[in-house]
Amino acid sequence: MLRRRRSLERWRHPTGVRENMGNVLPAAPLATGAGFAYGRDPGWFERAKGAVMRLSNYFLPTLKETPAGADVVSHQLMLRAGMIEQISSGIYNWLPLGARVLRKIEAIVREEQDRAGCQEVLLSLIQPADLWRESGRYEDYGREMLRIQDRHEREMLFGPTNEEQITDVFRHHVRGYRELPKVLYQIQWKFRDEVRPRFGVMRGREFLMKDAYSFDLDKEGAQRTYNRMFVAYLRTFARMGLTAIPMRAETGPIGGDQSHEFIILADTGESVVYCHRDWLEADFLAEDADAEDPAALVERWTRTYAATEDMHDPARADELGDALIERRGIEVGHIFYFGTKYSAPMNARVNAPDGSKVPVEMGSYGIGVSRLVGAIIEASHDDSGIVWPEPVAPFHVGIVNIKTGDETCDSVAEDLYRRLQEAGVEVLYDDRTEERPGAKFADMDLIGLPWQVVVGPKGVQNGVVELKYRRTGEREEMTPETALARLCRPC
RNA sequence: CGGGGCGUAGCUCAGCCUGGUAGAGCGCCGGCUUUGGGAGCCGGGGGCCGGAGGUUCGAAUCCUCUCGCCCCGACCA
Repeated sequence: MLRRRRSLERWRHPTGVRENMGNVLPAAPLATGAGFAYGRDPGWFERAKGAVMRLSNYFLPTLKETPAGADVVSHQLMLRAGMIEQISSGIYNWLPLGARVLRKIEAIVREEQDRAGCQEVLLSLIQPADLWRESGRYEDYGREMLRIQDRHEREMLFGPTNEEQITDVFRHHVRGYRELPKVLYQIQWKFRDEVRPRFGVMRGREFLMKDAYSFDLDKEGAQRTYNRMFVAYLRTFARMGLTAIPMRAETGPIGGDQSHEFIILADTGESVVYCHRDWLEADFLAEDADAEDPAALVERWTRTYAATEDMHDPARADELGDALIERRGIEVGHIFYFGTKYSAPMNARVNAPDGSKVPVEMGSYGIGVSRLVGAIIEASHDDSGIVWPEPVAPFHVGIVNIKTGDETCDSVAEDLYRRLQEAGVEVLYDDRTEERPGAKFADMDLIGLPWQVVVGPKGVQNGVVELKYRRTGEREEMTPETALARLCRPC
């Protein structure tokens, strides 16, 4: 009781967080905790929101020069755009712009998992070694696994994956087949002590991953679940503006019978893949994933040839003739059906309808969330910088005030900024006074927001601003009202 | 883990071969002038030259060890 009280006192220490926040946000009338602030000064939150998304205030440390040690373009651009900062080989801090993109991707993944009937959990980062001894993987996994000891010298590990843990959860709580099927997922940081981290966040040691685990009574049920997840993956990547091609894949150390990798074609990809030219035009979003039988969808989408190097079948590929393409690919998702590989040794069994106890049929389904940030940039950039697909862009629109301090420019830009925010459009306003137009344009192109509104002295004299579409570079002059209407319409 | 490369100012780098006590550009701070694609001039601050040991009158520079980072290969969401 006493001890707890003392630790609370620490949080209220008078020289604590408050002074630091004053640099960034309007002074909050902080009394005994942030929760009380709103009651005393209801306008605080709105003012804070209005202040933060201005570049004069926003924490965006962009770089003009390419930092040494970043070889792939996505890594270079992420560093230059102030999204991340490297801390150690394969370990990064995520700065505000990067964190926003990560959250956008996470949100899409979460929505599609929920839509597919999965339930979100959050498993502990640290796992006891004993759990892994049960499945036999503690010895097998090798030095990629970060092994640690607690103060009692108990062996622990920092989770590289969570099959054992989820199987443990399942066996604690599920007894009968009536509770099946179930798919549990989490979006959690993982650590794998890679021999050689590289490609920035695409192959880090610490990475954010969505991992789902399915539990079914029998093989037929497990196959249905696998198909449902397969379709959910097509939709998930399509929503991010990506064409992720499902390819037959090896099961690797996770083991099992069936597996597909979802691959994005990119010159900087880590592995060689082979597929039919038709995949380049594939449109997964067109599918009505909820209506159609998943088995039929999977059948249709796996009919066209696509294979990783390991699974490549030259004989079958030869039949494609000119339609065969060989490219490099980035793996952004991987799904496995592995049956009873973990449930049998770990004794995760359910009562079947006939009264017998059977080990549950399992599968696992990964999406590399942090890797996707890099992968999307690999797939979508130009010489000036990143070109974000709209669904994952950190902001929808950037306002460039070319002549801050000019009365008309300021009022037009401020008005646009306020009204876009009121309309719920995510907007970043470059209101910096110390930067010249060239630097502002360069920064805005670099961070790759889909739309730019350029407010300059020449334009506002004639009552117009310039709307620029980042992807094509097209610009068009129009009144602020027209620009507003364009930017607020649903995309 | 094998092979190769690099650690010098906040960032990008020169200086190292041929030892003589540290430089440039950009950024940062102050001032003036500027304002439609990373401005100009003037002034200023900033570096135990990754770390330890050794050779030498003297080491960023030569030698040994060590730590870190990057690239190629084998492995991985």
